[in-house]
Amino acid sequence: MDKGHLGGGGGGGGLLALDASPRQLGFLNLLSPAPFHRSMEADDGGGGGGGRGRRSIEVDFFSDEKKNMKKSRASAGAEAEEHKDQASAAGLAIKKEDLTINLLPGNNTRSDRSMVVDDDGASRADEDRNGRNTGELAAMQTELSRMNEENQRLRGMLTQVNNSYHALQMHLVALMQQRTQMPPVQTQQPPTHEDGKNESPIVPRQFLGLGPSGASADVAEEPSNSSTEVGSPRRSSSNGNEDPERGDNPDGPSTAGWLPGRGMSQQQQQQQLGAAAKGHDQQAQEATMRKARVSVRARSEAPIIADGCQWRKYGQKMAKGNPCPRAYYRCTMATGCPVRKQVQRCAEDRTILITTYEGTHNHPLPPAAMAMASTTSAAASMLLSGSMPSADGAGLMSSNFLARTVLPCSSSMATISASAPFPTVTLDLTHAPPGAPNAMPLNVARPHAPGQFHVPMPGGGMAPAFAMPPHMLYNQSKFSGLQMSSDSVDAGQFAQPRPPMGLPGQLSDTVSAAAAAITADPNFTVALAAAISSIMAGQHAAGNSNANNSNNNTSNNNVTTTSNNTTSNNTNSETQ
DNA sequence: CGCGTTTGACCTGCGC
DNA sequence: GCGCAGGTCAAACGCG
Repeated sequence: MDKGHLGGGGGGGGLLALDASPRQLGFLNLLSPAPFHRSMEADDGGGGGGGRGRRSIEVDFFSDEKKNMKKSRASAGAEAEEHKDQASAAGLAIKKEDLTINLLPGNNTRSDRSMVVDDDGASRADEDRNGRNTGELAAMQTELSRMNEENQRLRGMLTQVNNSYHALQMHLVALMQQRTQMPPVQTQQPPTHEDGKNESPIVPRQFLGLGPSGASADVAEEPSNSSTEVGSPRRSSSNGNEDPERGDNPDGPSTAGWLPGRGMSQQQQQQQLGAAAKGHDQQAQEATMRKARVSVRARSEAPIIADGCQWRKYGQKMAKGNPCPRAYYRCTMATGCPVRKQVQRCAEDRTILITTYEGTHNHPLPPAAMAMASTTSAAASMLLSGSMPSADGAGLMSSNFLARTVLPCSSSMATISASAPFPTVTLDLTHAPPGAPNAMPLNVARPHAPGQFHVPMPGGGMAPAFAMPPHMLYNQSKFSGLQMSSDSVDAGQFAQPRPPMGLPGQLSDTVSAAAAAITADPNFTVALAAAISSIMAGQHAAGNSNANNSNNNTSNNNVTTTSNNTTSNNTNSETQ
């Protein structure tokens, strides 16, 4: 299961390998998983990988028929020919209408059965054969009619699903257009590319492609690097860099994508010249979109959170106002992976480790890394899908919902900060699970601070949204804009208590919560994205989240000695 | 010897 | 234009 999601279908699909699908609307890529899309193509007669497999079965089906006809040809005579013609015609009809029919087990079994019957009857008299063939013919005709009927039914289902998909897409487009017309900080205007390929809002795609996808990563990597690759700001204003070398070159995407200053800056200066003509508005939009981040706050004794990925430290810097240095890590699981993360301890509480993720993994992720990757990708996609700038609480709810569903064992608080220079989603995992003795209510204070939001939650109640704690404000002090947070635990949004990590009921809880959220959220597309992400993550990260949250939970027991924690934690990195 | 970390220097963006 | 801060590079260093 995990392998399938990770490796992905067809050598790349995978959990979040949805970027390869329609460019029309990146956010919808999440809504249209690759298998679904692929099946639709196959049903439409497309020659995808899935369609080929089906076709081979179909060939076997008809070859058996022909074999069958050959064996009974001696005595069957005209009836056999008629049978063959009808079978062929019916087969063609099936082939034209829906190849899926030929995949039904009954087809092969029936054809095999008919063949076996003929083998048994090879020594019988011709009359027997004729009669048998006649009976077979009638049976096959009825079977074919039944198959046609079923085919029609399946086609109807497919049409319905397709219509639903398009309706959803149109709805989402309308929502996106509404958001683009709104004044908020971020819009979903697709970045204009030099070659005119500007039909897709790339930002969501970038994070939707965060998943462990191989082939899709190649597809997703190009746009993500071209315009919305999160990275240093100087890099981002460039876009439309469709250099071929970026494609498969391991260092191409990442190096070019992450190369700051020097060589890359020249490239981008040239590209900026072209981009400058696009107007300042677009640049401003890109500036806000290009650098979406997902910050995870967690209590951890370890220098970094064990998120399953392999990181290499490439820098360390003393951040202003924080005695703890900020470490810069780069994903080394694959050459060219553009994902980076910053690790810094909270100045207020050094037991809290703030890990900020940037970028999209362009390689399959191990199961242990799926939870965090799904979390960050979903959060980022949600952030960039338009929920972030809205103050209607939808984004807040969704993020909170996301945080609860993706990492349900860690009662979390999702904070969205939308203002410049880049949007950031903060998933606060510092909350201990209910009942944890050493739960640090860092974010519980001021339950009725001004500016709080009451968000309708799936549980039916109203979840009070708490104001940003001071330390959180500090860590996002640069984000002066919309900052929302909500405590999901104390509000008791969900009727049933949050199960411990990795419980089997987690998925069902997630699904039910997702359904509730979708129905409750006016911006249901966001909730749908969160639901899908949560389900995906929950299926193969049920045990992974244990590892991811082990740090958090274990660290909850060691909250008291901050100084000791600091010394132990910084032995590795805090040398300045 | 290879890999990862450290760390000083460099580049860029931004505010004044 | 200047200074500051963030981010990154790359040589030096350490470790297995």
